[in-house]
Amino acid sequence: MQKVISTAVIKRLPRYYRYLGELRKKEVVRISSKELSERMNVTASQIRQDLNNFGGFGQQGYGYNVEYLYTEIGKILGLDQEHRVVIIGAGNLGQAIANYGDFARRGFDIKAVFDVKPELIGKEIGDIKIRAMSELKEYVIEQKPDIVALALPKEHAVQVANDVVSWGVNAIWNFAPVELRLPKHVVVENVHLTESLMRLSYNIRAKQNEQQAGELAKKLAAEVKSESAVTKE
Amino acid sequence: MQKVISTAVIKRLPRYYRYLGELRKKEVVRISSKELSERMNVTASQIRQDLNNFGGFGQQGYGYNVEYLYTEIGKILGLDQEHRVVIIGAGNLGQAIANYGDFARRGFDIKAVFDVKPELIGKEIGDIKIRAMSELKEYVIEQKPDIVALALPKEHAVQVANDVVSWGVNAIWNFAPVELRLPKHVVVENVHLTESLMRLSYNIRAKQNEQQAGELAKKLAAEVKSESAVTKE
DNA sequence: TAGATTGTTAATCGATTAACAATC
DNA sequence: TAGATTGTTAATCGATTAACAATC
Repeated sequence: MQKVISTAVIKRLPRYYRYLGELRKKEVVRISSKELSERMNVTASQIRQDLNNFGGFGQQGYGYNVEYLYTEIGKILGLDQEHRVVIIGAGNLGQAIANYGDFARRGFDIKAVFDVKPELIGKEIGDIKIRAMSELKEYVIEQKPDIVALALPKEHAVQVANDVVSWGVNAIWNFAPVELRLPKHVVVENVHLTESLMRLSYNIRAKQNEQQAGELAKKLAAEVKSESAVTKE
Repeated sequence: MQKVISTAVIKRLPRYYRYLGELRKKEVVRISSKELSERMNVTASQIRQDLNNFGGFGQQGYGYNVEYLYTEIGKILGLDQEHRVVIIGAGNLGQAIANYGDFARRGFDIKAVFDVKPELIGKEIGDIKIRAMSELKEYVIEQKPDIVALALPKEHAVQVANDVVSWGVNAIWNFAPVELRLPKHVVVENVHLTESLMRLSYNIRAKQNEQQAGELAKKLAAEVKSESAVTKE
């Protein structure tokens, strides 16, 4: 029925959504693929191709209605449905996620936070009380959260992931630096901060090398020049 | 001089590094591209192609020495050089980054954390005292940090990014949901949590649709079957 | 109607996979 | 030496870009 959309396209959708959200806030009513492409630093062709995976949202000679396109992409991203989120791990990262207002605005409702540490249990994050891990099973089976965010040490992430999936959870937002091997009906999205930092590190070095190469080239050019000057003498 | 490596390859490097680190911990001495490909769920061909962008690390008939390959990829990723990191924003996210031990192990040293909020200034995170934003300029110019992590509201991220770059910073790890437009000598790595969550949301819906389609197909098949049964009567 | 801009097909480019000769 | 497995070239696949007819 619905064709499979490539991950390359899906990765770009939230970015389109963000830009359209900004335009909308500025009360821009319409935008052409060309204008948007210039702002976003992509090709207009790509924007049109991407959007046409989901249907024709534009109008020839006019472009795209910002409000409409924003809403439609929101629907494609599933932001029109509410997502009840449970966070496992109430360390800094878990708390950061729990407190991040942007999520709530987009329909991601943090419903509960769990931790093993006795000193954290009962503490409040915003208006959410931290619960004991021992209560997790009952909670998950009864409340059927849509998403479980794993913000706990990698030593425990695998086990907890397997557990919550066996209790009926179908979507995992994983912050632990491990690969989760889960049944294929389960959706996993990873946030691997260490990998991100390593890519940054790679690019720092690459840029350094690039600059050194540039300087070397300059130097060589200068030498060749002076040599040819010598030759001419 | 050195050829440009595609971002697709660079994205995979940290994952290779992680797997090799695990093998190393298990005291596995050698591994073939085939074995590694099975563990990692990629093709052996891709592994060999990826590694050969940087040189021949293996040996025909033998495979790769785990320890050696691990070290070499580490070097490629720039993990053999120390990175001094400054975090801007001492909210939950900033604190989570500051406390994340994995980074320190990989040579990313959190040297300082800054915030504007008076109630946070002077507070300690681990053994790092939170400093006032007013001291940032002097600190950056004197200490020349290698990386600045932006863990502050998007309203301020753009300004702070421009500032620190003008003070000599060349690498930004950006957690704010904005696009930073910086001079091309500056390396930027983004962690857009909202986008990650939206992709998860997209995939949740896609999977739902898939399952519905599956059920529909079954139903139709059943109908066709019963109809043909009727026809046969 | 003329001008603008989409939706979509075709061409190009790049990344992945397959194949195999080189070699340990 | 025979077997294994790399490094690398060639073939395939998929994603991006270009082009343009359709149409608002």
